[in-house]
Amino acid sequence: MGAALTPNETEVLALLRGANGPMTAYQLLGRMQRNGGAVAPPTVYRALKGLEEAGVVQRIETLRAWAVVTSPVPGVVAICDDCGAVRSVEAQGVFEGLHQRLAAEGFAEARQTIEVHGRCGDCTGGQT
Amino acid sequence: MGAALTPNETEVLALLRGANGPMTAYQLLGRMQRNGGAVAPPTVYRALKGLEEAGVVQRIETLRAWAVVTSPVPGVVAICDDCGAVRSVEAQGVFEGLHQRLAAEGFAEARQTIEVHGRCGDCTGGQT
DNA sequence: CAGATATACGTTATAGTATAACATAACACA
DNA sequence: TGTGTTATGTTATACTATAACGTATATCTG
Repeated sequence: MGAALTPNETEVLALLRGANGPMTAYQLLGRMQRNGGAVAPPTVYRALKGLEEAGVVQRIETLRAWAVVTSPVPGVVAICDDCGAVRSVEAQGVFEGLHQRLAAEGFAEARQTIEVHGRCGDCTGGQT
Repeated sequence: MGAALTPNETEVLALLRGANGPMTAYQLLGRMQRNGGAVAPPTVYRALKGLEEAGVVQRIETLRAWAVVTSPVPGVVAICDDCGAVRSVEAQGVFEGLHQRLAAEGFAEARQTIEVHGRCGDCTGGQT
């Protein structure tokens, strides 16, 4: 099974789970400071690193922020530029197609990042 | 046609074209300072913004660096973690599949980012 | 021409993101 | 007891990006 989380990792994970979207490392830091006194950036970044390696959080590259992983398989991160909502959309076929395409080039992928900006269904109001 | 580039944009683009891979904004800044004396970060970032809007450069999110766009259509950015090579791989089918998948969710995408880390063909030596 | 607007650029300062390096504490266990 | 390992604390700094304001130049227009 996955290794147990450390206290700091547990705290960071709880904060991210309690948020309704990604948080930046310094937002997490601020929360931890209000909770627990003196906390410095490395504490947060170390926790995020551990959680990322455990596969339970991921960095949203285009937002420079961190979010909990909501899907057991890799997802496409869909970011609404209107309302800020961030969703992970399962898209096995897309990842599979990507793998095939890169394998054909001789590229052995280790980590795929797919992020999309646009407007979510709520914000387009059904408009195409 | 596309708007003409400003002198600063032209200089930044030339530097990126002359590089054999992505450069960070501050690497560009260093080069410009050695060329032209006093240059400050906003000069570089403004040029990068203009070039990005013109579609001739792009930010490689996972590297926090900037590269020239080498393909007329959006490409998958394949980054070798061994040798550092960065290639843009055309993958129309992948982008199309991504579009279909998101459209089905009611999401209207404006910008897609696909970056993959791993090992390029040269570094795997043909191994699967 | 005077004045208004727009564009590019310069300049200073600061905000925001991330890591290096070294010190300490607590625990496991030979 | 001593030794190694893991997690954490602490200080400082590096790296990335933007805000805000000032200046110069060109263009348009009354």
